[in-house]
Amino acid sequence: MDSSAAAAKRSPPPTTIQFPVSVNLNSSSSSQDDEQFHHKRTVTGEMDFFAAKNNINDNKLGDHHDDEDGGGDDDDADADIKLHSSIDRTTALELNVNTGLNLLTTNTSSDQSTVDDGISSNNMDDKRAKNELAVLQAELERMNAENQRLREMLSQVTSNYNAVQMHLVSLMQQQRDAKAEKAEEHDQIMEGKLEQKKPNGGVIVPRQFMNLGLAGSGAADTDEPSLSSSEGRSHDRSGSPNNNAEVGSKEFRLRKRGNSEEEGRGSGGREDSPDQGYKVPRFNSPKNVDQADQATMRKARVSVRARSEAPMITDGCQWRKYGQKMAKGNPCPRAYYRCTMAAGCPVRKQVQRCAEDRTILITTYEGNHNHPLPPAAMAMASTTSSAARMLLSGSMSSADGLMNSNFLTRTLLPCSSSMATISASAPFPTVTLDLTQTPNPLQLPRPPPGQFQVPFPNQPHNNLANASPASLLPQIFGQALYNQSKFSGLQMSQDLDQPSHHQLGGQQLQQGQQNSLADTVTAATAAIAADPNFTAALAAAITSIIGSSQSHPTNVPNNNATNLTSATNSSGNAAATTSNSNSNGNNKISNSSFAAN
DNA sequence: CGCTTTTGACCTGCGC
DNA sequence: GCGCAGGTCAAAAGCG
Repeated sequence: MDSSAAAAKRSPPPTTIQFPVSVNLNSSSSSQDDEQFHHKRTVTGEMDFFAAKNNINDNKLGDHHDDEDGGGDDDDADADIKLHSSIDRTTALELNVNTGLNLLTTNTSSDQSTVDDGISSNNMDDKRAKNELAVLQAELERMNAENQRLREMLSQVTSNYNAVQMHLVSLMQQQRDAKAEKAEEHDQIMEGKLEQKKPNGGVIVPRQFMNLGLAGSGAADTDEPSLSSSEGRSHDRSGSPNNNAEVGSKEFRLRKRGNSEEEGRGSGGREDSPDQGYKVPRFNSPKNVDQADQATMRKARVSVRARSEAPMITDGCQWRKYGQKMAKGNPCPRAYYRCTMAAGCPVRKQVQRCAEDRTILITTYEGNHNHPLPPAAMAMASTTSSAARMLLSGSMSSADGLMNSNFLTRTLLPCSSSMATISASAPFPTVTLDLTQTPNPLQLPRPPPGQFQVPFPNQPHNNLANASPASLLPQIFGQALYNQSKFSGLQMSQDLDQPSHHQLGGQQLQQGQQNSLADTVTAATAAIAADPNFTAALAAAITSIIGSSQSHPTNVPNNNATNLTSATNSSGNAAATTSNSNSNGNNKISNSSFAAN
């Protein structure tokens, strides 16, 4: 080695032509050399020699440097250290190294050189291999360190982003709140009811952003039926509580029946939440929410009020009626349905007509589907699931809950006469989506204690056209919620899948998601409100929704169209809430809708 | 014949 | 403890 190097120093350039030969001998593994030799025969030959082994000049230099040192440092570690520690030296030696190569080629001019190379090549290869290994290891370590650093930076940036986003959303919510309050104040003034709603002087609090977790407590729970008080609540304001068929209110007191359905013919609705599920008492305590989240999820209800002559709104699911009962305060019977799309699906719904306005159909959903759903059903299911989840999150007496509830309230803010009511009173909280265009503003006076009122966009009447819009708007709503939930799940790295049968665990709505949801819902509602042609508007709305969610290939528009047309088949017997024929027809309609999908 | 609805009875929780 | 009301069961009836 030393001799060859020395010889290399002595010999001048002319031998460059022969260099390739020596290269081939020394580095038999360098296949690239051949190609590159074709391109550059002289200088590149030198470069290629190392380039074939290592792309880093420093490394090459180091290798050579080691070789030139004459094996005084055979250790790989030493070589590695040299690579990094003696950069200056190597750079200084760079020219020498090159010359050495040239000299090497000079040696190769003779046959002896090949012998020398053959002898030293083994050592050199070993050393080089070791050096390269060490170099690669060092490089790997360096990369790892850098990767970790970047990761830390990313996490920091993410946290900062979240913080900023939360702040932004809170500000936006405050803004919307102020606007909503102004709007309602205006309404109240118009109605001459301002005196009722001015607790703190200038600031009107039309919606009582109650603490859902605590709201249920107290007399409000018992006397003030929680929800949909909109229905015939005119006298309510005069003092007398209740009496109407308040579907979402105390009539939904949960009956804990341990044996009720476990044994029940396959469909056993309560399997998912057996006894203890029923025993989940109230939502007063955040602890309860945490501990019995699953059970409470099942308790949370979503009530949809819609004008419809049909006995049932077509929500895309198959339902089987399992009972009918006369409810107190309502001449119209209440029908109980359970989902029959899968055995054991715990989802139930109750259908009842409003006592005051029998054109209003109140459908209350409870539970989450434990099976895949067709797109149309998915929409409603996601509505119930998401709304229920949101409600539960709101039921926590934490700021989070309030925030989420506020979010729900504000995301649907766009002026409207229809409302949604969130009620946490009673054993289980209920979200009521009022899709009726309240003919009488008196019906929606002020939310009873413990309720949110969420304005819904105006919606065309469809008294005779079944409840299609009634079932459609919730779909939009649910779609958006579904998206939100999905996002939430994504961000939280929790299970998300189908909201219909999974607890999304999205207790806390990410503010960013809230933003997106708000935008989505706003766009959807705006589209609907703007276009009298509901179908077209619906398509636009859903397009906007789908556009924001890549995972929902729903053909809701088609389905909606199907619902719109087919649902009209049912004999719209408003008085007889659940006649056999009616329900039958409805189920079939649902089925056909699925088939169409 | 199979499925669904009807409907009275039963169960359970809650309030008094 | 009793009554009330909500919720469910299951046999019977209806329907295609």
